[in-house]
Amino acid sequence: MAVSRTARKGVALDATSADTKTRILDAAELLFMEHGFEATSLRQLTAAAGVNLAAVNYHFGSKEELFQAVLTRRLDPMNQERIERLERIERDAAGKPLSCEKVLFAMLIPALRLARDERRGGKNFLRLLGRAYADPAPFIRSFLSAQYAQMIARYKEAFLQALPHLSRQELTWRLHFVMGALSYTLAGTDALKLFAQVGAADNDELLLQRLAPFLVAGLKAPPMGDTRKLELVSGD
Amino acid sequence: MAVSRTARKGVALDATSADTKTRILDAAELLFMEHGFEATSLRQLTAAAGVNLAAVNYHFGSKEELFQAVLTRRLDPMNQERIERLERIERDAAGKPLSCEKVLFAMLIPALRLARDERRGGKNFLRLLGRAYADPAPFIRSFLSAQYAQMIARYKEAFLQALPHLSRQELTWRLHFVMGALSYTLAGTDALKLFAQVGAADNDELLLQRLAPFLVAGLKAPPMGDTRKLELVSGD
DNA sequence: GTCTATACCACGATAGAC
DNA sequence: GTCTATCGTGGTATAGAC
Repeated sequence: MAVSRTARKGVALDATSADTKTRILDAAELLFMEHGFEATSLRQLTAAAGVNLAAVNYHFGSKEELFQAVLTRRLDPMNQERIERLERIERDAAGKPLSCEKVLFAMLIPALRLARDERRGGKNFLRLLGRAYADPAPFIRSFLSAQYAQMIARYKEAFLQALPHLSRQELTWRLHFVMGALSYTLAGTDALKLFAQVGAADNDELLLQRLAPFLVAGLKAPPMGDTRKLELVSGD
Repeated sequence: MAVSRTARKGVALDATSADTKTRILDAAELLFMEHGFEATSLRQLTAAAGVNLAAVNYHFGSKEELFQAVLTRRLDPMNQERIERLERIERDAAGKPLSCEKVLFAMLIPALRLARDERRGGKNFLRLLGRAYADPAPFIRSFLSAQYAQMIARYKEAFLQALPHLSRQELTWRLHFVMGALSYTLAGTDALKLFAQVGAADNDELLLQRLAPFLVAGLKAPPMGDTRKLELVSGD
């Protein structure tokens, strides 16, 4: 909470002379991204940051709390931007029904902007985030759900307005699918190679051009009539 | 590879009297699902299985190879069924163009069938699988990509035929999104609570009814024209 | 307050006795 | 095939230096 660095005003700090907390955060972001949370040891992490082993426990309390600090540093501003963009299109609409595309883009663009900003962790951070979504550790899941609760609630109302043919429950599922496709893609790089041959996702605009038509069409699709019967058991 | 159990023919084996390898596999499937790979210790795993600590290393070589064995036990039959279903609809089509829905269902149904079969691990296993997809550990990623390479290649050809408006590259991306939404959903339970309030995914047919319209519409959507310009940088 | 050195217990893995 | 003893390394807690 409190600023812990001794005041050295006016001095430009590079990566190795930054204060201890920031050095730890930067090293942790990189290593957690490369090897995952469990597989990154505090010993290699503190060595990479050039600080003492005990510094993590002193400044953050535990390895888990360090992980949460790594996430909030980037996530809070990103979700803030998402909410601001949503508020702007709601204001511009001035009571008229919202466009599904615009709402979706307001949600996707801050994530892509974060991905292109190397000063804010760039792709590394988003891959870390995509992995965190699927992590089984309960402390990560509950932390993320708390971080996202407000933002998701706002967007759900907006989508509900833009997609009046969907019930609240149906929309909840679809937003779930959207988040799945998004986080799986952002965690990317290796996952992409599952399907071979595609060049690296070097251009984020290109990624958005691929993702948007898929998601918009999926969101707009009419729900399946409950009259249709599925044949799950036809195998034998 | 070789069968390592001493021959005790004709004896019905329950969960606690099954042979050591099976006891370890069952306990591992449950614990890896609940806590993830790294967070599950061999000590608690062997205690739950009622075997000695060193038995895992003796029978499987390492914790990593045990994990792979847990996955193949369920995955090989599931992907086999996927391929058989695809071959059947190809045969039934008799040269006529394939339906996108049918190809997609041939891919989804074996996964759902696995989820309802408690004798094959039920939901537990699919949640484990969904998590494995997003795991950063390289040995898991390379293992899964090898397991899936054949099956995915077959389905890509089928979808390419069912969706002639998509280029090969565009389709690769969309299958990537499909797998993202699917694995994220199957990993579910906790992730669902991100969006609150939805009842447990107790009915898999219901899940398929929600998922299918979303995915089919996304797959069928026309690609975004390259004439449209995206405004990624309109924030400031 | 900030940082360091160090001790502690649990972990995965393995060698060798049985 | 199974077990015990042991090794190197992991996260964490703390006492004391600056």
